[in-house]
Amino acid sequence: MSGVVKLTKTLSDGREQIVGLQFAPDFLGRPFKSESTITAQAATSVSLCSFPKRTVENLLKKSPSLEHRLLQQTLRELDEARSWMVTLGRKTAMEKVASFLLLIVSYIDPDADPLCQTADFDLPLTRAEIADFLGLTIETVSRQLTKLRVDDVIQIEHNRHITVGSIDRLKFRAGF
Amino acid sequence: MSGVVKLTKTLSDGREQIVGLQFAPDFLGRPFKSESTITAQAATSVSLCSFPKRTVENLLKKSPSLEHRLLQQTLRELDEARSWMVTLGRKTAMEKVASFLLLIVSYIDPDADPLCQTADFDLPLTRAEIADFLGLTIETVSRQLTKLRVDDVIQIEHNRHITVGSIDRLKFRAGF
DNA sequence: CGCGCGATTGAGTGAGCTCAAGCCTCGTGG
DNA sequence: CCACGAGGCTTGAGCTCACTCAATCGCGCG
Repeated sequence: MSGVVKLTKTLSDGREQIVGLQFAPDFLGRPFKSESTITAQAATSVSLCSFPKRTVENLLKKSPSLEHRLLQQTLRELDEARSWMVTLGRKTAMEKVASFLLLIVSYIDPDADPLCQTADFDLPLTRAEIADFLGLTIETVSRQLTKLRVDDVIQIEHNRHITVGSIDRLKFRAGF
Repeated sequence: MSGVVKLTKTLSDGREQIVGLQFAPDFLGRPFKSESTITAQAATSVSLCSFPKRTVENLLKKSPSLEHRLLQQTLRELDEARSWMVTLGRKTAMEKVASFLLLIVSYIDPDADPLCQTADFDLPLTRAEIADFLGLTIETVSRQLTKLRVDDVIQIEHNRHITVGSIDRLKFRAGF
């Protein structure tokens, strides 16, 4: 109902990768499967509404329209995951960080005027979490954010608050 | 109905990433959306059964059980995409290549005895395509395959045919 | 005040990239 | 039957971007 949840996967030696971010009001969970290798963790304070898995599955069986909505969300998550695979596999550190900021902007302001050139928001993740999201180290994330700041593409206050002066300049850094 | 299809996304400067492989008999396409930034290409000879988008969407509207099957496949694809994100973001070149071989084994022999320690198959992709799948260069893929061969984990014949002596040794290289 | 946590910054290293040369196989045409 | 060329692959040498390791900073809290 509110807050941000991160979905992670971990290798046996501790390397971690964030494989999804869920913003309210998404459905969270994996129906039709008894277990999953994915871990869900609150990234911010989260409030949610929880149902027994059995109940959800029965409800889905009885209501095709509910199942339809779940399908729509799952397709959207698949689109997002695949976009992110390009970022993970083919972009440089700078492009990854810029892409991440743009992603957050699009979540925070889902229906902002696409012509609006500025944005202002709090990062929902720590540097370490951003690194796990981008497949980078914390130091590299920090260096790239600093570079964006000294190049005057963004401003940073209190580590977490970001002000983007020109969305287009940020997009340029994200490598499209 | 048969063959392998690769789903790719491309950046404006030509960098390419394979974001999914589809083996028969999967459903291919993106319902409920007029366009997508994903390209589908045949990786092998492919035979398929095609319907107008409108027809499919009407069919889905009328048949909840068909929609349910589509939801199941979409959830499976999402699981696969997220597993792959860990590989792209957190694994070394050696681990990526070994993971790729294991992935192909699991597709080729969907229900092989999990205790069976050997496998024998043709790669459905060229080195260049494997590189685009793994977020590597063609040279790095080639070097890692050579290393697996020299270390006697696999044998390679005619570039495309792979024989795995010990699945467990390959799994060890894949980094779990 | 001291401590812990998160973040930044610097120096040095190395895994994977780039560029370049060469090999193998197969199909085509002389 | 062989010469040739093209495409796919391998191998080598050198370089670079991101990683590792380490020191330091700043802030909030007990």
